[in-house]
Amino acid sequence: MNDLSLRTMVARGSTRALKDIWRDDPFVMRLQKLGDLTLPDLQSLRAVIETELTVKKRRDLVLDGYEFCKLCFVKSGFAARYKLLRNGKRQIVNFVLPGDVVGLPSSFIDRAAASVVAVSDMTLQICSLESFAALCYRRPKFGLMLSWLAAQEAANYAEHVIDVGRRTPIERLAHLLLEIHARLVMVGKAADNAFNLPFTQELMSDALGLSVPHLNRMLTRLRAEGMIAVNERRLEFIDPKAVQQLAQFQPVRPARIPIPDEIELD
Amino acid sequence: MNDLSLRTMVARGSTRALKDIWRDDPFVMRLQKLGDLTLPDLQSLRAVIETELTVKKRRDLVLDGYEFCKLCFVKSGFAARYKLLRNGKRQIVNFVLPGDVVGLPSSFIDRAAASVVAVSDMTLQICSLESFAALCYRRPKFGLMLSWLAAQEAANYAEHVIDVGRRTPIERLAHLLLEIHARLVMVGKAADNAFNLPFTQELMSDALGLSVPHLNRMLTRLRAEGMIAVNERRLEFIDPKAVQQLAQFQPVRPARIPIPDEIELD
DNA sequence: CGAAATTTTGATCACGTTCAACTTCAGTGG
DNA sequence: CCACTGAAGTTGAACGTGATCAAAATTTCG
Repeated sequence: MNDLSLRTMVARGSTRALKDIWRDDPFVMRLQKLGDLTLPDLQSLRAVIETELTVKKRRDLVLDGYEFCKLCFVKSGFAARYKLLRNGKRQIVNFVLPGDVVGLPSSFIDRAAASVVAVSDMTLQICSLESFAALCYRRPKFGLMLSWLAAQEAANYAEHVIDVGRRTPIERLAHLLLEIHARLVMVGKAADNAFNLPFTQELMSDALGLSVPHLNRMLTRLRAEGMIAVNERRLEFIDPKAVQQLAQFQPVRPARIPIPDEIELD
Repeated sequence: MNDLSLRTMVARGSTRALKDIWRDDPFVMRLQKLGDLTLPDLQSLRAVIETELTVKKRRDLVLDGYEFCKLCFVKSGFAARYKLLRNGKRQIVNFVLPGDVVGLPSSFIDRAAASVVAVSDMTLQICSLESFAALCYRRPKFGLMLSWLAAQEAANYAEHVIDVGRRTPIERLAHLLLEIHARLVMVGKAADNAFNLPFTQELMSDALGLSVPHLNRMLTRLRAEGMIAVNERRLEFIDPKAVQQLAQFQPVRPARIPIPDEIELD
């Protein structure tokens, strides 16, 4: 559905259809879980988006050490936030999935502390931090939603610290697979017990602080133990309970934003 | 200075003095770096704070798995956010310093994914998430500031993932010391090249995913190489450049919140 | 001052890295 | 369509780092 037909429908007042358009958008889906968005809310949000961009696999979206001041809402595709170290090693700090925001946290600190690279072709909706901030002044709801998203992000990072810090290699892997699955389910991009794993073993090993051979062995072991199955990039949890038990996995579920009883000035 | 004298001064219109009171507050200091706070802003902020609490060392402030819906602004003292694993190991996810917010991110997800324990006596200013959200509706600036704080938090976590994932033990330690120092400097609680290290080696080893003996050896090595000196809980950087070089340290400096040219309704 | 917590040192060993070779797969141009 | 190329996945052997366990020394605190 293109821009023109969208405007036509709005003109016709077919608000039902407008909401439908947004319903598939993974970013809007995430926001909807935090609090209700009215039609005017959605229109305002739409207004701050400058362009929609498609980006090719392997392109860097953010560069470590440079200023970045955009918010890019991921409509489709995957990316990895990473840092290259002196010794040539790479640590992937987290994976960027549909519904995530490139520029969080890069755009909120004076210069990005990590790079972001597309690991598949992607489509992004771009908006300047400035105009999003302006939106937050007009509609405070968006400021709160941004806080909630950032807090969710922080919670995911926290789990990742636990992964690399104290979990055994096999636990880390199990945890990563479950986390990605849960996040994909949240934006309607995964089945109940399976999903298309968009990452190579090298990416996963750099995320989990393991060597590629060892990650491979752990993956083999999960298969051997009958917990998962992988064919043609599709990962299936054969024994989901066992995997969750192994990883001690608890999904990060955002709380809803409290609605004040009365909004009064002071 | 107590509540009564504060009110008296406000009544007298001695606004200068009121701002002075807040100037020492580490949380307000952090907010001030993100954007300007007017006197009415500060008064509104003050109004949402329910009580000031003092908490004894070793007390748990947040419990893994339970709902938590307060924001606690740390006025003084230190805490650690951690998770206990099945095997009895503990991973400290980050340290909570003056000016930080207990409840970020715990209060933003349905149930806390980590516990928080006081590692020294602390004094906290408590506010319910609900009333803070209400404040954000009245004064959108606070919603933005909350987002910026959460993003900063995320950026710190990201560095921590890199620490435990790919940095060598000695690099991790150097990085941790520099990070804590930088964060303390930001709230006026550290000298240029020294600070009171409030954490035991056990805490630091659990933060860095190392064993206590190994952390101890790395600490010894940093001393032996003439990079740092420690006496009576005070850590001094003898050769700050060398430590920064070793850790590849870049401090997380928050960007300022953009001020929209014109705030118009849509 | 006594008890507990914390720091320091040493010896052994397992886990996961490293390096290398090989296989399989996907994409591209002849 | 197949041959070619580079990327991704798989397997094995040897090595080294940091964990583990234990005990002593030191500091902190009730």
